[in-house]
Amino acid sequence: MPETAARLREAAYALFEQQGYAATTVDQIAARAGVGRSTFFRAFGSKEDVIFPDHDALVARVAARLATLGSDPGAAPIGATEAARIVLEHYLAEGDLARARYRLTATVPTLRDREVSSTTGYRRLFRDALRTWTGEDPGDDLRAEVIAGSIVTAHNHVLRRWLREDLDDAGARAALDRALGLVLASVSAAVPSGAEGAGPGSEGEDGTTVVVLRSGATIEQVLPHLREALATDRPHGRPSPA
Amino acid sequence: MPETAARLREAAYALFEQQGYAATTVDQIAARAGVGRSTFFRAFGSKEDVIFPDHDALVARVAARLATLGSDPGAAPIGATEAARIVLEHYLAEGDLARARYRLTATVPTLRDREVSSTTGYRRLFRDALRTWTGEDPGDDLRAEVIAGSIVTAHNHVLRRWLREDLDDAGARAALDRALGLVLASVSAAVPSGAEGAGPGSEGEDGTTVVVLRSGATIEQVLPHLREALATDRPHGRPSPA
DNA sequence: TGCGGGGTGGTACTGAGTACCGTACGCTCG
DNA sequence: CGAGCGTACGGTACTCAGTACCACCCCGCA
Repeated sequence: MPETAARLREAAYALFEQQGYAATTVDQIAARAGVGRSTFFRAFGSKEDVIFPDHDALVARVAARLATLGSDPGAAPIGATEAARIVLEHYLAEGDLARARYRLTATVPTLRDREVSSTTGYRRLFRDALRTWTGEDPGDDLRAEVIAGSIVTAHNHVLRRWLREDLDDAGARAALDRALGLVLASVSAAVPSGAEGAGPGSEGEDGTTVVVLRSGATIEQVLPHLREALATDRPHGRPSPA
Repeated sequence: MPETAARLREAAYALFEQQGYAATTVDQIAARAGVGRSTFFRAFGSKEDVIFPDHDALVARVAARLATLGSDPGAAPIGATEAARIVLEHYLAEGDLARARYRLTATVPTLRDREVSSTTGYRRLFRDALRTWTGEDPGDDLRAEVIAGSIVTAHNHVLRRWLREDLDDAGARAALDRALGLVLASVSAAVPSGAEGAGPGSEGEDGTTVVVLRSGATIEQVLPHLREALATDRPHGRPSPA
């Protein structure tokens, strides 16, 4: 029962923080939880799984969310944002447990690798969703991959700041909005549009793309910022490649 | 000697392709190579390492290449491209061996995870290099992370196509140039730009973010599209390129 | 001839993960 | 009530990766 699993998890975390991950054996965890070794491997398939439990379920929820959005291209930014928020909210709900896990993964290379490779699932999910939204050729979907990767990167960036307690819950939510807004706007807008024909060599045309996120403001509110942005010949960043 | 390591590697690949990775024991590999089990673990630290041998050396070479470029922001795209090419050329030089490895990693989840997590090193490298180029705040370097991730994604995308023999050597080199050109042009230009102050979540739920990409146009050119975008109630996934 | 060091094989051990079996508890159906 | 039945549990025994340690052999060198 989940009762046993919870006891095992608590025992595991306690021992990990106390003796370190590698120095803790499954026998010790089981003993501390007052169950047999078999029970541990029944509840969690492996020693690592006691740290990353409901990961698959979370992936499934994200997949479900992305699936409900259908193939309306206009829904892409919203859908991606909401899907990413599902993941963030999951961690926020975990609270201290998530932060304890972070302390472990930050320390133990094995666990860090496991966590890193787990992000592949999300990348794939977003990539596939983006493909249906953009109707891109599955054989050469660099664009979908880049956007998907950027979404995951943006989410993880915000999540990591929350895990480090640089951000509180509200701050993390706001930061995710902001990060995804920036990332989606830039990356999704730029790659497909004008630049397609222009390889790295022929950078002659100086197109400008304007992307509006989460509209609700009037032109009057936006215009000053826009004017300022366009006025500076060279934006804060480094727009001129090569 | 590298002689022994080579024999071990050949034996390992042969057995893996024949019986599968999991079903092959280190004893079998050592026996087929005509050496003892100890020798195997001396040559390769683990069963996985026989498949991913000189990975660390490659990372070091990329790091060295990025380091030679100093902190000139204008060098960023060139440096990143050359660094990525180092990795691609390494695989091209491996030839069939790289493709044999790909067949394995594509099949065995454990190996796939290992390979995925190995890309973290490159991400970190490019991110740090980008930071010195852009002089960004190390505490909140979303932009550098996104660009670094996109570079790695672009490279891996091309590499995978080569591994699948969708591309020959020359085609892979050209595709890498093209992919990195697109990715760097779009992603590096966009994220930092103007209108930051109008970000969402900066209190109201209904914020609007305007992001200007690849500036060069005048307000007059942009305004009609902007007006149209703001007029529609629903946020725009589709950008309005000018 | 004596001596030191690197590559080697062998042995023994720990610990994760798997397979299997016997058993106790709780349930429903007769 | 008791007979079945499925499920969760504990225990045993095994495989195999990885580590530690030791004895050896070969090679150059004094």
